[in-house]
Amino acid sequence: MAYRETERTQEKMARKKRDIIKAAREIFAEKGYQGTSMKALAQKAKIATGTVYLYFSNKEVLMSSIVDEMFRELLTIIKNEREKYCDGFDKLQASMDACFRVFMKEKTMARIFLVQVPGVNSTFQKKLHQIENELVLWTQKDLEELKAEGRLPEKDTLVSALAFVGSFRQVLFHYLMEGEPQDLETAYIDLKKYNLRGLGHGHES
Amino acid sequence: MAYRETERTQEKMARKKRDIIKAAREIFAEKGYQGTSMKALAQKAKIATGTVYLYFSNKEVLMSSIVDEMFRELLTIIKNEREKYCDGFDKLQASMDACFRVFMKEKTMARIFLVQVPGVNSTFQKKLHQIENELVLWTQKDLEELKAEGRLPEKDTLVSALAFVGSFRQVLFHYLMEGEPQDLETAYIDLKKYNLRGLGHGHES
Amino acid sequence: MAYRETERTQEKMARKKRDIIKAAREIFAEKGYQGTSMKALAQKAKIATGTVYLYFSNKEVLMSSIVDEMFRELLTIIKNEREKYCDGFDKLQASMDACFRVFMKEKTMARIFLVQVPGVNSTFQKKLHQIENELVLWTQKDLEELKAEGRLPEKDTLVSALAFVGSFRQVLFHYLMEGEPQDLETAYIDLKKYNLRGLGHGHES
Amino acid sequence: MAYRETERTQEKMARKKRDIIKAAREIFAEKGYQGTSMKALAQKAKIATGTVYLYFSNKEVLMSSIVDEMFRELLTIIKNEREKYCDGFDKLQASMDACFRVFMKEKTMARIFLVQVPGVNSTFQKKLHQIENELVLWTQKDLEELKAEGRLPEKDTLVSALAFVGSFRQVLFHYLMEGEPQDLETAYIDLKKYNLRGLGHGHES
DNA sequence: GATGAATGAGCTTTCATTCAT
DNA sequence: CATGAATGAAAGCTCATTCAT
Repeated sequence: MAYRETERTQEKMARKKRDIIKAAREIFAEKGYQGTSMKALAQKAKIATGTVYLYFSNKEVLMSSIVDEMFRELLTIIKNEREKYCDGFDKLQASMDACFRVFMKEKTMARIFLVQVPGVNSTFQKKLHQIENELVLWTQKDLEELKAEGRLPEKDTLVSALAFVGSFRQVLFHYLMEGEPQDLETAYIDLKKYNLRGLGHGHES
Repeated sequence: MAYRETERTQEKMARKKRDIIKAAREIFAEKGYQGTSMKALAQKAKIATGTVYLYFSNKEVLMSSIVDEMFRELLTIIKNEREKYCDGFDKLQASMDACFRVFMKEKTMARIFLVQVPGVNSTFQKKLHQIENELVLWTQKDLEELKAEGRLPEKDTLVSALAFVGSFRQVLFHYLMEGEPQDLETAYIDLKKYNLRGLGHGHES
Repeated sequence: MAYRETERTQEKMARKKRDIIKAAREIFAEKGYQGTSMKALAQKAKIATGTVYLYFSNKEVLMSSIVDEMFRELLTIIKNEREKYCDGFDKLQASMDACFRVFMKEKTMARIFLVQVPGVNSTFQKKLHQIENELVLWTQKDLEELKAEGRLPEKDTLVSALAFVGSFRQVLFHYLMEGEPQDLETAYIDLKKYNLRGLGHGHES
Repeated sequence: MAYRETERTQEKMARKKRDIIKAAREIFAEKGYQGTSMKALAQKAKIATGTVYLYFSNKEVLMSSIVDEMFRELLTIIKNEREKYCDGFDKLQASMDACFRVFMKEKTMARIFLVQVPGVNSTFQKKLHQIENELVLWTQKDLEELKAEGRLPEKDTLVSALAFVGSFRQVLFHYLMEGEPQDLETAYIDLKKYNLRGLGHGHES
């Protein structure tokens, strides 16, 4: 009985935590981290100010939770997608496809990642950079594999990986800010072509 | 006489403004916008707190001035470099070269552009975006020209331009955060090759 | 039947009240009144936060109950001891002996009385003072008796009584704070001698 | 010129600091440390809340300054008085006289020392205890001297010193709380007699 | 009765901005 | 013109108290 109670309680608590994170994501995406007061955040979540502190010990921890959660979400999806492929170029494309789809589906996440959090606080700065780095590293690993197979002309895989990720980042960011390019799907295909050519993939076949 | 006086006064005022902006650039690059109090800023500029307000009506205006100034600096240099060339690819390269050199020479500017300001405040957000956009637009214009000459296979020049700028941005940002790639000059050359290939330039010759 | 029920209920309630007071005494003695949150207090008593409020309408009332209880305990013990003696000096000594023993046995009480509560809140301030006053008054009454018997040279019994009580208070307080004098039993005997001499008792025999 | 300016400025600042301390002393004496909000304190000093923080980095530092200041005041006066005498008993009396007069003249100080600060915060608790200890130590030193001269029967000078100081403390405290004994001067004389007898001084002559 | 999550008033502290000197 | 002390709104956070379960 007591066990059930605890189980239900924990479930409830987890749900509340998610509710708060959801509200926080939205308002942070809209107003930014510094631009959001804990009072406003609580109002968005339709709870009292103090209640937030029952679930997150302070504002920074809340934000960190959000970033960590997004990190996990993103990497899990990408990992799952990658596992479906063996070929280096396919894995590379799968990663980008997954990443793209996640950001398109959850614009809130994209806004926080690309627009709101950078520059606010060195803690988050580093965290975000770490996430971006993770993507770069995966890309670089794929490129190294391809290079080992003699399928890439380029020597410095770091530069290529950064260029690869950076170009996607820029298109996404531009889209979030301007709503352009309108047909993101087509743009995305062009972008892939651009990068594959950049990597020297065109010469392969 | 009165005229001369005003002229001299304005000149003096402009000089003081520049002094403040210089100090502000440095301290903002180091501590960030939110992390810098007006008092600390004034101390850095070796003036009294209130004096800042004689030249800039508030903190935001000061920051805007900095961004605007950097904007002008950057675009002037790029423009000058571009004028030396006629060929589309040359102009494109000249732009990037100039841009790269400016950021390398003035890391303060780079830090403010890429690291400190984003995400802090929607006003600056927009301003920065506008600058990035300017670079993208010029790039796009160059690409359009090249396309008109039949030297580019790609249709959507916006995507290419974004990819182009984004890849540079990413390498620079990574360098600022991690100090990698250590040999930025070589990396830059590789990066240019990557993008030229991406644009389909390799097929031309 | 109903009567029995109520009786049992009241008994139960009284027991619970005592449990809470016991926990509160300990934690207040350790962390102080202001330093103890109702949540921490409830945890110490192994009940829910809200439950405390079923027995005490608020924090202040709880603290008052503690002080009152300590008051009753102390005075009851002293009264019992005093009844064993007839002679004024004997009664005086009996009072002090009892008081001393109670504080030594229940350091918690001593800490609350002498260290934690004073200065926190004027309500308790007054209550504590009232308790101290009670001791002073009894002492004074004894002294008055002795004076009436011509066994005391001093006229102002209030001053003597205050000096008497104050000297004990100081030794106890010092002991609680510093652990000195180490041999409290001997110190106590010296202290009694000091005060008896102070009262002019030495001249009697 | 600049020197003068700084001198005047420092003087002004010192004056303001004193003003704030004065207001703080009064309101702390009245409402206690915890019972006083920084806002209320600022209002009492007729300045804005933030202004307090120009002079004291936080509430605790302000309170510490007050306690330290009172400490210095008290000890300076006592020291000066003691220097006028050579004989142990005279020095002892001089100390007490001085202490008594200070507290009588500055009831605010007495209230903070004896009534408001104890129990509030272990930092102040310790500081106050240290002050009381200082008095006890001086007393003890005097007693040791007298003992060495064979003028004191008692062996444990710590107990005597504590009794001595404690009896004065109690009378003062009672007076502050109750306004009794009304004729404090006479009471004080009786108190001295009580303690001199307690020390065994009566037997000397 | 018992619970403990929820509340929100109130705290200390910061800092952009003002203005008397 | 320049100063920097003064301002006070607003922030993050705590915790005594309440109340739906």
